[in-house]
Amino acid sequence: MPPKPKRPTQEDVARLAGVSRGTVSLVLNNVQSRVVISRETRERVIAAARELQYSPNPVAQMLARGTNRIIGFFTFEDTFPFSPADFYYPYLLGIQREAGKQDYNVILFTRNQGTLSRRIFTDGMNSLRLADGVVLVGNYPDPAELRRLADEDYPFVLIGRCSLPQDAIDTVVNDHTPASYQATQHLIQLNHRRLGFLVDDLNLEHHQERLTGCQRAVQEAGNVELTILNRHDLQSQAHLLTALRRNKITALICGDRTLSTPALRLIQRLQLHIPEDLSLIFLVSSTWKLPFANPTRVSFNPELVGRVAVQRLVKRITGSIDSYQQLRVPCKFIAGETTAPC
Amino acid sequence: MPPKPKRPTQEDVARLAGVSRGTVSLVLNNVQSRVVISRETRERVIAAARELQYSPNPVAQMLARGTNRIIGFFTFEDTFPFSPADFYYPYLLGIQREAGKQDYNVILFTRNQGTLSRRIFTDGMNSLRLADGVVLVGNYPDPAELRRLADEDYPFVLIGRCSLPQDAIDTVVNDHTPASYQATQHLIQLNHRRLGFLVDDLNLEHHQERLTGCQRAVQEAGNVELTILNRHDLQSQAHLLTALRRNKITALICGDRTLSTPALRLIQRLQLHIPEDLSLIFLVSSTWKLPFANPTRVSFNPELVGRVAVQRLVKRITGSIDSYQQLRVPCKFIAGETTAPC
DNA sequence: CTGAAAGCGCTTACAG
DNA sequence: CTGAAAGCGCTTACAG
Repeated sequence: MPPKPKRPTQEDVARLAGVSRGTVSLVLNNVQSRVVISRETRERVIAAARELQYSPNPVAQMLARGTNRIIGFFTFEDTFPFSPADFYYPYLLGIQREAGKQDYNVILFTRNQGTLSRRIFTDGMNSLRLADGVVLVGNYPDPAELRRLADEDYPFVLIGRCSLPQDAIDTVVNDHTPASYQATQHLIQLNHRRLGFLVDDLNLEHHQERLTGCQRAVQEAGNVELTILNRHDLQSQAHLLTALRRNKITALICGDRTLSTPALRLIQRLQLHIPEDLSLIFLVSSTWKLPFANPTRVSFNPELVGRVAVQRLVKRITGSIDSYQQLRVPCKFIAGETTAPC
Repeated sequence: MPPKPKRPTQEDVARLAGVSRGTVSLVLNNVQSRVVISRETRERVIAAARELQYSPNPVAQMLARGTNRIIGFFTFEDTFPFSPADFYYPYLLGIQREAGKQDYNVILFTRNQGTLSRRIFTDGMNSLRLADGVVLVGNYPDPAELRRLADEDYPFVLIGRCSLPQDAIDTVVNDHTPASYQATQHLIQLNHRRLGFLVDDLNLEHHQERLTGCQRAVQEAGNVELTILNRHDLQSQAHLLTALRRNKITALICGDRTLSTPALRLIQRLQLHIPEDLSLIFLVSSTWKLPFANPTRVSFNPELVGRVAVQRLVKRITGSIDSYQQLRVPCKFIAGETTAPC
């Protein structure tokens, strides 16, 4: 028996239609060169293709054309995108939508998992080349890999922060500043004048950004006081109470994810009612874990981040830009039920 | 200036190492043919590749090898997978994981959206050929497209039901029978003896399956009575009350998604307390919309479905099977708080 | 052990 | 208007 019932090729179509392979290509791709092909020939070719149930081999097309119309999606995390599924999925959503709009397919690089930690270069070889370019995701990834990628002139956009200079590669990041600014304005409009800002590690960029947004709103208002609280103020109920009383704080802004749970626990023990006794704003992610149905908060816009990343990547692939930059997608402020007038 | 700083090819590596292109290929792919290549040559080639920052062009490899190690994911729904995001995403999760395990990449066919409704064949051409095979998702898709695909011997597995004979193509479906059986047993153990089963359209396979599972449990028990209620019994509070009273129903099994909301509304108006006055089981999906935190219910296992689909697809691609079948992945029964002892 | 050559299935100037 | 031919960058028998 025959080993494989091979698919018909351009050659077969050409033979059946009685033309050359080049002609088949021109007709089926509807090429509008200066060359004109008679309607009759055209129809003969199309009929032959249909009769043979011919479809072109996209791999051969890609090789000949030198472009694949594929955008890659790669994450540095150990397990592929979806272990913290809810985290990566919304990015993919945006990536996929924008890719479709720009007429690209999307490839998920799932091969070679589990062996080494996820790296782009294995044995020194770029494993991403099937895609015309790639969207990378993961915070503070290996700078060496990024550098090598840039070195090779392989088009990529990183979603997240990295340690390379901002004009060396394209990145898309969540911009926490505007939403933090709005959040603080929201409190001020509610007549709060003494605010606490809860944060521990100001070396983290996004912590710093949140603080900056708040400070800006505070400065604009003029008569508002902002006190920074940190881990030490959460050592005990007494510590927290002292910090709040001493500064007469009526509203607390949580700018550090690791502190939100401990802070909430103490607040509960102190029998403080939210928002009557204290207004609370969460600038942090994963607010769905909070014991409030609708906290006043800030939320990411990962779908938009994904879209922006793809838009940038496509420009890079087509060579229509030559500088690199950090693109900032603003987070959204959402007024909820953990804030009330002072 | 040069148009494009072209990437180094095998040719470049061969020249630098002073060997032929074939040798480069053998070395870099670590081929263990009967041919042995001296360690020295080997190292020379590897060094040359490293120096040039060479990585092979996967497109050329695919063309030469005739296999792509790519699995496709395609959905028949208008917008790509993710409009009803929560619906398709869990399948993709399983697909992606299993693909990685089997050393395949995954491609999302996002091109050519928005123009026509999503079809596999455009202008009679199979748009999926970049993948070695594809996982299709969508209930009751166009049989003509499936038939053509099968006709072409293109490997695919459909997640969902279709109208083609079960031995004509590979499908993976949610099996509702065992979980419905368990759900009914659960009620019987709680001492319920008169059960209502809410369903409208028994022509839908999964409705029928649910009923079958229940009936099986009822028959085994012997002393239990099962009454089927339908849309007519939900016309008004009075209708429902009559149906429940006449049959002395103490537990209601909802086997039809479209009826769950209307039924619940009537139950509320009748001031029936759940589960004290009436036990309730939901065999339907999207139970997260219900006004119960933890309803007694049945849930899909979409990740497993995705995995099973890929496992089957890989076997089909590699040609290690020659028959077609419907694979059934059992749904899970989850005892919650809408059922109580009778 | 190594190299020359054919082949994978297309696209695209180029000559007629 | 059409066809012959080179080229895309690999892999893999096959001859030496």
